[in-house]
Amino acid sequence: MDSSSWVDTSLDLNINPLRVIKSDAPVDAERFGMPRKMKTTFLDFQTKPSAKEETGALEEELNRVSEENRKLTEMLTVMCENYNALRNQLMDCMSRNGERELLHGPSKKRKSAGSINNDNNIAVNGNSESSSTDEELSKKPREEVIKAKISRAYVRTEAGDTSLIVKDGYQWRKYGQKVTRDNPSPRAYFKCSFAPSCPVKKKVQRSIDDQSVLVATYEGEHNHPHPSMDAASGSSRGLPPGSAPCSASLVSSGPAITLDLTKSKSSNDDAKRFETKNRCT
DNA sequence: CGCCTTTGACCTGCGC
DNA sequence: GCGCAGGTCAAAGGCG
Repeated sequence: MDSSSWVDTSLDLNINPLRVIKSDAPVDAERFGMPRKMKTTFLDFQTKPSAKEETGALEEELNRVSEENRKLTEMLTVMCENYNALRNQLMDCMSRNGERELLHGPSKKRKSAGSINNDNNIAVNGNSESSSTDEELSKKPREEVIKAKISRAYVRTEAGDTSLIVKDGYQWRKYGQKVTRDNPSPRAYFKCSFAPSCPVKKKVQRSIDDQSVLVATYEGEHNHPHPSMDAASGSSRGLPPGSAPCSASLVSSGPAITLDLTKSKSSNDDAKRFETKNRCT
């Protein structure tokens, strides 16, 4: 399945961090190959008498970037909605086709959470009914909430980064760490600490194939708004709107969506500033 | 002082 | 029933 045929990911944005300088410097083509020239250009930029014009240009640039950021957020929201709608349709079809199989299900016991993950996350986004029988639910009422939603996120980290921290905007509290048999790198266990009653748990472990990739497994659904949304409405605990893992791909039952936001320098700086203030994993 | 991480002990499910 | 492995608890210590 070619996911690119589903969603057009070409944003065609006018991203140019050096635009302000460019507007005042006609030597743009030379600048990248000639650092000295760039320096003089920068000095010229600093010593220009029309500071008001520069301030105005900067404000204009800031507004433009903010507008692009807003458009990106809207596009991402629409993409997520479309993706969820398609996935729900797929799950609907699968549940219809699998109903007979489920009724005459050959498995007496579930394999464990691991088998669910290996099935590429059958229980996703509220479609948990298909992953557990009534018999199991009656036997294990404790697990009903935890298994309501299981999803994975793959996050690429720096080569030397050994921490098991996945920045997803939520606030997590680590409550355990284990070395598992199938993977030499330890697995960290997190609980959502943004809301005391939030049942969501997260397991983070380095990929056995690629040590620079963190695999975050989310279990359950947040019963509170995203901290970034909350931050937008005045809270100081979450990340600012638009902040996200630098490079993350979300995988549930569908195609992987990779977000690479490392290009946006200015927004990243802002995010960094907030991250140092608000320790969000 | 409160929140977080660390880490060993304990609990629980599963296979044999 | 036993052993193993994964998951959770909770005390201790660190940090801002």
